[in-house]
Amino acid sequence: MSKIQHRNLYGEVADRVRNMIERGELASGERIPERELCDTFGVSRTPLREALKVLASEGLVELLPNRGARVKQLTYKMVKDTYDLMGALEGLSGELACQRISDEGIDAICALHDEMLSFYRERKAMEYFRVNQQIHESLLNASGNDVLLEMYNNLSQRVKRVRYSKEMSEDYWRRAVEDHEEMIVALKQRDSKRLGQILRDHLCNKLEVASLTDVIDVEQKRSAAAS
Amino acid sequence: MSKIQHRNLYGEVADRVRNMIERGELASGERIPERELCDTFGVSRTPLREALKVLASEGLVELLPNRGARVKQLTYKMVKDTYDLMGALEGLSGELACQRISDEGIDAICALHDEMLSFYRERKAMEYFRVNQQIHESLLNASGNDVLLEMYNNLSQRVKRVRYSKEMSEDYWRRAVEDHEEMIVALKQRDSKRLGQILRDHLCNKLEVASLTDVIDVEQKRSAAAS
DNA sequence: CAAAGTTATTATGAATGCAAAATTCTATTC
DNA sequence: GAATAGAATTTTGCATTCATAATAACTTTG
Repeated sequence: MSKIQHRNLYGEVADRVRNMIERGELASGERIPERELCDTFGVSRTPLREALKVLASEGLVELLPNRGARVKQLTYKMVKDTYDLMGALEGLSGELACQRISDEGIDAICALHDEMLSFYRERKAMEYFRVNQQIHESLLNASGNDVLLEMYNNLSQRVKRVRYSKEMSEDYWRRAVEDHEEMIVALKQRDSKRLGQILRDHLCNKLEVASLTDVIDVEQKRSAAAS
Repeated sequence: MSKIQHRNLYGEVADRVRNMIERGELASGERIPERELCDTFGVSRTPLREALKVLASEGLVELLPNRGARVKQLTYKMVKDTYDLMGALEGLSGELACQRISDEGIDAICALHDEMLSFYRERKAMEYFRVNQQIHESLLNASGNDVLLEMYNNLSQRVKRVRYSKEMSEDYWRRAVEDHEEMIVALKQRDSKRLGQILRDHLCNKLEVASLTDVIDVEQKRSAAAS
């Protein structure tokens, strides 16, 4: 399912700006200089402004009338709210996946799970994360709910830029793995209610945010000083 | 909390087009004639095109490269998916509301509930719907999760145009009211898990869709014939 | 008369232009 | 020297223009 290459300029520009925000090349709260970006992209203002409007409706950018665009500030509350929401969506994905996933799909996720476990035992955090994410994505896809997928991707995009700086305690990690063990059991039994419950309460959605407090505070201070 | 009047033309236009889609003045799948709409609104193409891009990212409109904008077709599956999602969001709103709502807030919802009950007894469907909606909105607001509210409103907007043609069976209505009775009990006890569960399973999210099958089929046939 | 090719028309995508608002810079006053 | 008023500059919002792609109309040909 490769994406249709949009040859539309505004779509291309939107992607680029999304990436810049994600990587922090445009910092939170920072003004987005229209003219300047146009020059770097080599496009006129029209497609850039269209892109900014789209990004605003995606929640990445804020448009102040007659005062230009800013990268939307991520407050602690906003990130927390987003994670709560993503938890609910993952819960739904689990419920639906239980009902719709094929036996082969379950096998595939079990394989990913085993892979993740071995990375856990070897304390390979990066690899663990990658596979962990794959598992959650697999459930999302198996849910067969396209609107759900779209919403989840949007929410995920909004908080991507803070996710990098995550620190993980040993205790948190252990409990996350325990959650995953339970998830696999529920999935094999196709116990949708149970899998939904586990995913909604899954540690990722709760503790991860707690560890971000200072990161976001720092970010806010920096941009406050800049203004 | 009155909305800030955006003096931006594109925002105004987006609102107008949203309304037109909601009311069916622009039918599902229908081409959106740029020039024509510009004339009726008395604006140039720039703000209209900006608005269309926003509406596309809201999922109301589809933009085909070099082939203009169309009102997004609502398939049965899409509406079903959306309702499933809204159910999950309402569930979360209930969980959060239980934790955050004030005692006065609970009283207010109980009052709405009683009002709704009396409309049910008198079989006043329109009034029942209005109050019913108020209850769910109250929970959404009491959740204190702004991102949740934003997402819910977006989803709700997407399916608004089919909601009107809802037919309600006596049996469905009775069970919906029973759900609401249970909701009130859970809310008073601040039993967040329970309220969440009820809301997720609430009939509105499931049966309402079933009764829409033919409506959407008709709509699809009509627009298929037009194309 | 139907089908395919060609031209004419229209619609879309993007750049440019222009007026109004906002910001910055300068100068004047206390 | 700080504060305010005013001019100059920049930025924003929208309209207009222009090139290109898509569609419709019209031939032409089998």
